[in-house]
Amino acid sequence: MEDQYNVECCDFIHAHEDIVERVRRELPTEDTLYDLTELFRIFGDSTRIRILYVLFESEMCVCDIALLLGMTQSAISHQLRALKGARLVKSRRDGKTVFYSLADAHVRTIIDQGLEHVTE
Amino acid sequence: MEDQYNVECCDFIHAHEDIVERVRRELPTEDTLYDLTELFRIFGDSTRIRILYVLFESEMCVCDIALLLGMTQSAISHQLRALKGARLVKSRRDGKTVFYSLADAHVRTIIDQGLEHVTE
DNA sequence: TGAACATATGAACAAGTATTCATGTGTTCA
DNA sequence: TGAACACATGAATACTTGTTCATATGTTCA
Repeated sequence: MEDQYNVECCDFIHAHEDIVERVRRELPTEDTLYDLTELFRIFGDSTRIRILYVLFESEMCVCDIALLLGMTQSAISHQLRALKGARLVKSRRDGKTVFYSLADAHVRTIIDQGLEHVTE
Repeated sequence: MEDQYNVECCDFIHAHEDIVERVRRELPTEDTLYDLTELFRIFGDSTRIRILYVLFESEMCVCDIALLLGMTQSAISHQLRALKGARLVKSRRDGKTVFYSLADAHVRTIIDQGLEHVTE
């Protein structure tokens, strides 16, 4: 159970100790890696991407997002919670209504880069 | 079951028909949206992110990636397949060995943007 | 205060996914 | 040719996750 990781599995690794060293140096910490993965996981859902696209145009209340995307208020609210947890959107309350908007410019940059990748 | 989407849910939507129109114009097509979501979903796994970090340093064979990350060859191979499917990595065969490397520069840009977001 | 409204949330279920195990494919070399 | 090696892959399983349903919270206004 342990051996499969430690055996010399092929000859290349030992010929490039410097690369192994560089990889270990460059790899983010466990925590950062977790946050990074979590961030992309949040982007990896079409409902959430569509919500972000809606917010590209204007801040908007939960109910209108739901109406625009043809989904229930509950589903949207759950996803907005996820987006907020990843600090991708922020909210402000105005009476009974809560308006959501993009948290910062990274959101757009990341999506644009992704779009560039898939459409080229 | 249909009504919940069509009822007037709050007053704001009808006050901003132009925004609704802009959202509908800006939203990518169904296919593009699918590809985009799929791309980010691929980034949304720590094993795959770690593989990409390894490949930032150098092209590398499956076995060495497995050794470096302390995982089985099978697990790495499965994930490389996913990464290749998303055109994030490419491979070349040299005898018995298959070397994987990054497919293009977008990969690094997207991860760097993500990293910037989570570490600020 | 209480009714109506906008949103949030917990539990449950269905659908999707990462890893493991066993085995298959393709290559080298004696 | 056949054994050894590096990698790929299908099936099974444990785990995660998006949506729904029911209900709770917080706000306004008559």
